Amino acid sequence: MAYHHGDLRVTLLREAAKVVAAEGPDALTLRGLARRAGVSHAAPAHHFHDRRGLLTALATGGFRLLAEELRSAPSFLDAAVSYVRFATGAGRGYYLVMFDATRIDAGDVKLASARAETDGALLAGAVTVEPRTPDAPLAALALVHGLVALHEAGVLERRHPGEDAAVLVRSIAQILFSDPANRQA
Amino acid sequence: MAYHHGDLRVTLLREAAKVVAAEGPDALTLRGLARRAGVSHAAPAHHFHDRRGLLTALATGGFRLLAEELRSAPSFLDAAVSYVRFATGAGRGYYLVMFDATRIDAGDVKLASARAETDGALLAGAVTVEPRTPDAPLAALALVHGLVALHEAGVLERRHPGEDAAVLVRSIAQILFSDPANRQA
DNA sequence: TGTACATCAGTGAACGCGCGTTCACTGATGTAC
DNA sequence: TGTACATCAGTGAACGCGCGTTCACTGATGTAC
Repeated sequence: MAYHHGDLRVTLLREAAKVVAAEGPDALTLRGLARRAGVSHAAPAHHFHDRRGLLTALATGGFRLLAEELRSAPSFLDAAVSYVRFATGAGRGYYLVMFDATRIDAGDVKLASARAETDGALLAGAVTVEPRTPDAPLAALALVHGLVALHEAGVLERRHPGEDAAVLVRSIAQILFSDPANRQA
Repeated sequence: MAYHHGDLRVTLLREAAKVVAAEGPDALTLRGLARRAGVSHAAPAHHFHDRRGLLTALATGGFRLLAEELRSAPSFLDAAVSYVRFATGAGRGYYLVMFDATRIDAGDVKLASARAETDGALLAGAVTVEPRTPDAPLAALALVHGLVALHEAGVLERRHPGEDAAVLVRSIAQILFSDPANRQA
């Protein structure tokens, strides 16, 4: 076994996302993560300083990934779908931590900039939406975020068994908003 | 000091809600709670069996309180406001735990019935809403729940500084839904 | 091409901590007769 | 009115656990000359 892992930081973050997705943020420990990566238990602290630093880095990575997703969506409705799909699918381990104010360091500079990136990407789509009231973008955000939260809490599964959250969001958003970029569809 | 506390179970739940509101669910420990209540550290286990039992009982109490609030709201819009006010105000310590599937025992009977009570109360208002599409109640639920989550995450404060979440929900819900019971207002 | 050296990544032992849980117990309360 | 007894509520000592964090260290890597 090589003394230097080579890509430990990236590996740790990827494993962390898996752990969080599978067992929740509480189950994420520096020691457990080290075990998964096959590395000494003190190694993670080397990269993230402490547990809070790890979670903050995880959230930061999540915001970047989500921003990427949102930017590649051609319309607001598609962005909403991407958002929900990210949060409930591949990005779940990140998302579960991204808005958890008690566990991450809100003052972190990289986190703030990554979050701003995501906010911008989401807002860019939401402002084009009808009705064009000042609070409509916020309503749109509350809607997608809320839908994800309901999915996470099992409410969606209880009320709409077998349905895909990402599909649901489209039909719901369509009730509430008309999206100019989607008009021809 | 009397050997018997007399009302320990109730006291513990009330203190638990305070702790959760102030420091988050992770900060809630059986031992800490016992300390707050001025009681031996093993006493809480007597009432709630274990930590998960305590959190489940806390969530159950929260659903009951919320259902009460919702039932006394004269219209859907008022119910939405009550919901957000509960979740961000006096009921915050409960709410933070009520939808936390990783921390409570989803199979608990009392929890399920209390939750059903709340669902019923919320739905009763939401079905009267326009547009009367099948998914509109879900959209309404996602909206209020999402708004609370955004408030919790600090997004609301960042985007609408100084504004009251409970007031915001009214104006947002008004954009999206028209409420027959509120038509004369 | 070789060497010296600074820097960086990861190690492993050690620490103290607060926690959840168990358990035999004791004090208080209420009920039956 | 008194007594016996069951039941319930809370005690306190003990256990083992995994954790985060610190620290002096060593192995590897890259860079300057």
